[in-house]
Amino acid sequence: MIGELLRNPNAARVRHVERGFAAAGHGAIHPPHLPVFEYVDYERGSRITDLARHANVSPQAMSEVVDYLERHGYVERLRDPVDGRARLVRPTARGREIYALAGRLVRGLEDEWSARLGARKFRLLKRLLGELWDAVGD
Amino acid sequence: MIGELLRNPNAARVRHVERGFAAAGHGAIHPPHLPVFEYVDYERGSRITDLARHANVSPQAMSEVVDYLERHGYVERLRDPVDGRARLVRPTARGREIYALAGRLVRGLEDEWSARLGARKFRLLKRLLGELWDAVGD
DNA sequence: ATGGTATATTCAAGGTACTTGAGTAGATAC
DNA sequence: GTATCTACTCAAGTACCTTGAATATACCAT
Repeated sequence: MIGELLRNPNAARVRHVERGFAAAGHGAIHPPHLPVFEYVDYERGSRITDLARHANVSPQAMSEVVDYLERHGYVERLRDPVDGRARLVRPTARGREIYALAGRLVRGLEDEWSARLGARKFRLLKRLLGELWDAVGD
Repeated sequence: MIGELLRNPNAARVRHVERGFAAAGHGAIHPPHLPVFEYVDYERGSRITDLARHANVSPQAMSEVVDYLERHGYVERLRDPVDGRARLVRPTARGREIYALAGRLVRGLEDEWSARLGARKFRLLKRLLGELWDAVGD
């Protein structure tokens, strides 16, 4: 069944990233926080609402995530100069590390998998997964 | 990145199964309940402890899941004839439908994906995912 | 300009799916 | 037969989400 086949590697990836963060002294960063660092505008900052939409959660939930990241020194809240209702969420120096670290961790895992499966097969697997997603496109 | 590629189809599969259950009048069945129906012994019943180990949750959590399934008429609790401490959890007639329905739903989704991606490519994809898992084997 | 509506955020309460700790009943070992 | 181990349950707490309601600000039509 395709279920197991997709779920197991995905779970392994999540575990790998979580362990990598912990090892790098970022044990406070958990999966629900990552969409922030994937989408946020690192120069201007981004609105809670936009982050929430991208992460597929309610603005209330994202507001709480941002609270947490702010308490832990990963982001700061600024007033939006052009809209008094909005706050802009912008990563701090510490927050800027997260995106890069996540990238390094995932690339490291991909390299390991590629070595174990064979580079050619791994490239093919990624290509087929991409094609599947394009074809199914949910 | 392999992350998206694994996560998206997996999430689509989970949604598909959930919708299928709801459409068949089993809207009370959610993802955490499925491991019960995958592993339980349909004739003798299984112990909470064994179900918990298979599902990778604590016995307490599994106990609550079983409560829920019992309240909704999917399983019944029996005394274990050979161990007075244990209870055996056994699906009712209604519970027996769940395993079959889950299988039909996943096969239906696989057929759709296979049609969209092409049967040859889809078989190859499944084979590569299997090989990856054998090679990485977490 | 002002009144009505829409938007951005936060506060509050609640639900689900887990966790660990503690307690009880029954099984097992010496 | 006492001590220990096991199966389960009860209780309390946490993480991560939800919807509903309140507040401040923006926008828009008259």
